[in-house]
Amino acid sequence: MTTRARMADVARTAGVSTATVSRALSDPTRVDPATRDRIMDAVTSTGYRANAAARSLRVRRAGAILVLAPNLANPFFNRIVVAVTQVADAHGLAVQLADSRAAPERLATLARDGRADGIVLLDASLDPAVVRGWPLPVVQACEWNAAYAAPGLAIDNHAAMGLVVDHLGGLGHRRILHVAGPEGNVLASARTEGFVAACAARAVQGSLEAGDFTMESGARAARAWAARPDRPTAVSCASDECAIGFIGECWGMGLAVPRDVSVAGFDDIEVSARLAPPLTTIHQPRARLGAAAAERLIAMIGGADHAPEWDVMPAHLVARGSTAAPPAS
Amino acid sequence: MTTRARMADVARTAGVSTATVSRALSDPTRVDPATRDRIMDAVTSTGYRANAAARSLRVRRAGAILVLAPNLANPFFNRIVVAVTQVADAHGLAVQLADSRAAPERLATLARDGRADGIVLLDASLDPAVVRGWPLPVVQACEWNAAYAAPGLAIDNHAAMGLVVDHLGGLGHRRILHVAGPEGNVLASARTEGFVAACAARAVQGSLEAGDFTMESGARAARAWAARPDRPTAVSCASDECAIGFIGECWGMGLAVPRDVSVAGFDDIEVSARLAPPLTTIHQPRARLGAAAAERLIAMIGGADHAPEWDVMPAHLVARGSTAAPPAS
DNA sequence: CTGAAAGCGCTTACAG
DNA sequence: CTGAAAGCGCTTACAG
Repeated sequence: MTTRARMADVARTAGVSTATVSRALSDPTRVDPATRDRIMDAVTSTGYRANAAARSLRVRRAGAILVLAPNLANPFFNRIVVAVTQVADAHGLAVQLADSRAAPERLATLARDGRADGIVLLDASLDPAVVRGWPLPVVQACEWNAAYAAPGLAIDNHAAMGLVVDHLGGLGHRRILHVAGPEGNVLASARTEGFVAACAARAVQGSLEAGDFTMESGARAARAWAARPDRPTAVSCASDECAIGFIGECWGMGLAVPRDVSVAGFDDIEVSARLAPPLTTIHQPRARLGAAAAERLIAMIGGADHAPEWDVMPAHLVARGSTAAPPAS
Repeated sequence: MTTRARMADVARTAGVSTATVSRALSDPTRVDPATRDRIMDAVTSTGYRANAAARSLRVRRAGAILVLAPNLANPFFNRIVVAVTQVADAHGLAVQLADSRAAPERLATLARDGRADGIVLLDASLDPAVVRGWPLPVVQACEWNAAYAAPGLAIDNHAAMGLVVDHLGGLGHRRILHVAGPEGNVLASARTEGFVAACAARAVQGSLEAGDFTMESGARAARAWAARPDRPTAVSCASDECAIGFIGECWGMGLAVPRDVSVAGFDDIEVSARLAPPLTTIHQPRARLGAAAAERLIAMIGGADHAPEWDVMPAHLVARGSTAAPPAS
């Protein structure tokens, strides 16, 4: 616990004013080379770093971005947060992390206490009036809520479900179950609607089971599915975690994937490619989405316009071992 | 992008000085009830939140803690970060997140720019001189480096390997492979040493394969294992991710777990209980470790002593379907 | 119970 | 190229 050097200490050591130290640090070309060298030596010998609070009070900028996500324990958000952190780091910005499901009071503080210059928002279920009231630029990623009036990026979730139904239908499945995401979630809705539309267009018999993206909900869905007299031969889960829960529960019931049932996920989280069998799923380029969202946000903080356009990237299905032709029956 | 209200705005609206507003906000009992009500009304109508930079410049406290972790993409760190966030939130502190493998220059800034009042450090492979030089309290979690002279918490990694070897030996395995963690990592060393010691004590034939906790290294180890003429009948992986990679690669080679080989992991990440088969592993109470580390750090920030004691919690094995008796051969 | 004033550690016009 | 001075928005002794 050494005590921290202030700019005044550096100035005294180098025999200059704090103004000159400040200039030497922010734009070295504006000070005499000899002076600059003395200052840099003083910085090194004192271990000086500018106090972020003083600096941001003065320049009215936090030098940080806030990542707001629901359920940070969800591995899906991992890579996104990592990507945001890397981009922020490259721009010399700090990253603050908070739970989007915090109390309204807390959210108001997060948006207004000046700790962050912008927000990467990974939750589309907040009150739009609240989000619009934030005095900071906001970029959404993965989940989109038009009422936020904020730009964002995501893959085409609706179209993705067409790929899933095509894939399963192509393998010969005529009865497909979709285990949905939580009600009120825009991603979940887009996927459910995409599924229903795709089934209708392809004359596949689709059915729905409630879920909420979690492994637990996948396990529950598996029990409900197994109890049906007319078991669908293939299952599309709204998330990889849900699919993992479904497959795990099948294993517990003595059923094997894809021998007894084909299962597809959504997200392509890290572990999916390594499962036994590997999981067929829709790839979400999470690192790319996170990095792009961070870049966009930083541009907005720098003055770029806030037009609430939405960048939709094409979806992409990764076929793996968890899906195969239906049992002969 | 509404413009933010300052304390002076609230004071003017309520017809008092900023000093009184400040008092009403920090300790409502110190101002007259009628005055207080006027102030609170003004706060509500203006949407005022104290500027964190100004406040922390004045009180010389950031009101935030920094979580420093290597490889944030690793699901192992997830729950820990969530727990830290929850505890911090309960104490009104913000959470800053950064990668412990950042450049030395960046680490120096993180520790000295005054953005954080303390650090939860999840990486034991940093230069001890660097860590000791930080002007902030530090608490370690999971990984411990005595040279940091900072307190911390973890489970007994050495003893845990005794439980693994006991479990596998009890099932009848006499040849066991340990896929180690990365060289130089204290956790990896403790586990490897624990494994070797346990094998010696129990007359089990132990062997080692290099790894680095990742799924990819587990897959590599599986190929090396499969190529051996004297395949061990059971495998202990230094992390769950490694075990998942091992099992996935076995599946690719047409081998089944636990029919052809028993596999145990280490960590008990969320997904492990849902795998098919579920993974036998050592449970790490990550949420508890993270919360306890945060509580400890906050106490230290508040003035509690920094004695570098290490809290070691007993390890606990969770037996699941990925381990069974060896093949009859 | 309340206010005037100082000061936390920076940056930035403004002079020179 | 450099310095003196003001001010960012708070909190906290110090008076009253």
